[in-house]
Amino acid sequence: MLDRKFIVDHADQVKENCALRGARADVDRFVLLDGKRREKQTTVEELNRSANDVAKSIGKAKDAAEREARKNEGRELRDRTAAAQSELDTIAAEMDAIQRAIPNMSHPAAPRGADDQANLEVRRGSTPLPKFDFKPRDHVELAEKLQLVDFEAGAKVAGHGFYFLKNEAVLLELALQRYAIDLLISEGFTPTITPDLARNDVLQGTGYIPRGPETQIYSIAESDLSLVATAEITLGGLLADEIIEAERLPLKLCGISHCYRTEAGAHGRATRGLYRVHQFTKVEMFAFTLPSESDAMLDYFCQLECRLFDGLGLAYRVVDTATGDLGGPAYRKYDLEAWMPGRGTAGEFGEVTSTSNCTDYQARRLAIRYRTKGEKGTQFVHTLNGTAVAISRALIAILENYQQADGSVLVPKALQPLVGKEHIAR
RNA sequence: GGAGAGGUGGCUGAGUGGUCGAAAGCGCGGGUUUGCUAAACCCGUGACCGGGUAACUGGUCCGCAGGUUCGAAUCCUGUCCUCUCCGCCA
Repeated sequence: MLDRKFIVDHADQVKENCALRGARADVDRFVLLDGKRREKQTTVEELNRSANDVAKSIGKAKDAAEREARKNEGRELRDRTAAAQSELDTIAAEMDAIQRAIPNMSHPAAPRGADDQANLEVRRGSTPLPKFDFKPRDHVELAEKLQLVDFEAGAKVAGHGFYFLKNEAVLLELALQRYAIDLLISEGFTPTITPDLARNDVLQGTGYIPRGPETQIYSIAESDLSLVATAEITLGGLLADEIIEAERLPLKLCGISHCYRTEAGAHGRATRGLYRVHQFTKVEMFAFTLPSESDAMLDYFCQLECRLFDGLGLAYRVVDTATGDLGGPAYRKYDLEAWMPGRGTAGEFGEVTSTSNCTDYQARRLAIRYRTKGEKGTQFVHTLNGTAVAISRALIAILENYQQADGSVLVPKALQPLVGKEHIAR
């Protein structure tokens, strides 16, 4: 979330930004309430001061009668303080609700626009778009023919949107994980396998909303746990409530987790096959940085994603995400969209990775700060996240781009040693 | 799941109703000594919210939420977490 003082001092900018992002948040009401809050807080503080004075005076009272009189005074002050405090709490609760609904500010260079139509292509990968001398199949057809994915079994066991990976698809999943992790380790990331569940306050801290009609999150009944939608949640929560020495920054971590998404409200939107599923595996990058370093870290994350997909020999484009499509926490976001020859009528780009600079928006909620030697006080770190590989979507791109006329599929060179074969045929 | 113990500042850890925002040590900042470094010694050093140009000053915070009390780190209740032992188990 944004800093309270920042919102009040820059109300016009914040309102403009909300409009730019299509967020509904009553900023004017927030500013009004903040005035009331300060007034009420002063009242509470003065009452507390009097109560403290009375309490201290009791030890010095010269006789029982005076002691009793002062106690009565103390009792009365306690009641008045409690009443004032409860009014203050009400105001604070309403402010908190508004504050949560206000999205992060937007990078001045981020394209302006209401939705993904306004996303701006900024780069292409090194692999050219593939040419086929036959009509390319889509990944569903390929996967079923090659017995790589069993959608029917997934639906029987867990419902629509679930699937079994089988045979070489399993090897491809493991290979993709290893491929990504190897690069990230060589780049100095600390590899982790994170919990697949997290507490709801960690979800909220990272900007995910665990409950509600439109929620993307599965929650566990009779607990305050949810299934994570990405390891971004657990990696962000890793350092919640901690103060980090500035010289240890930046911290680069990567995490493998399963990702669970309800996809509520997504019916009919490109739901075929592996594109939009309730569960998949992902290797996620995460960084905690100094504020001055986060822009550069975002570019670095984007470069790593490009290296991974260039290395797989997949064509893609990079888009700079428009303000209306940034979501809540991101200040700036780049998506990699891989070419998917079987998508749409003649192939389309489909999102395969996404990397965001969340500046201090998550860190403030999660209370992740840093301290600089020789300086007083602490400041919030910046957090960044980026997909290294989302397995299900990478599989789509591999199957569709590496397909052969006979319906078999070649294994990308970089994965051959990890998969143990060059060609998937049945 | 059962039984115990515990959660205190950046860290370790003392503190069982007022004199406690909290001993001590470490760390950190400054200084003295010093060929450099190290060591030793001295002084200082929590966070957050608010008022003030500033010196300074009010309030809150001892896992979290309630309760008792004029007054709670300290007593009571609930809750979360950690550790030890037992049970169960991949």
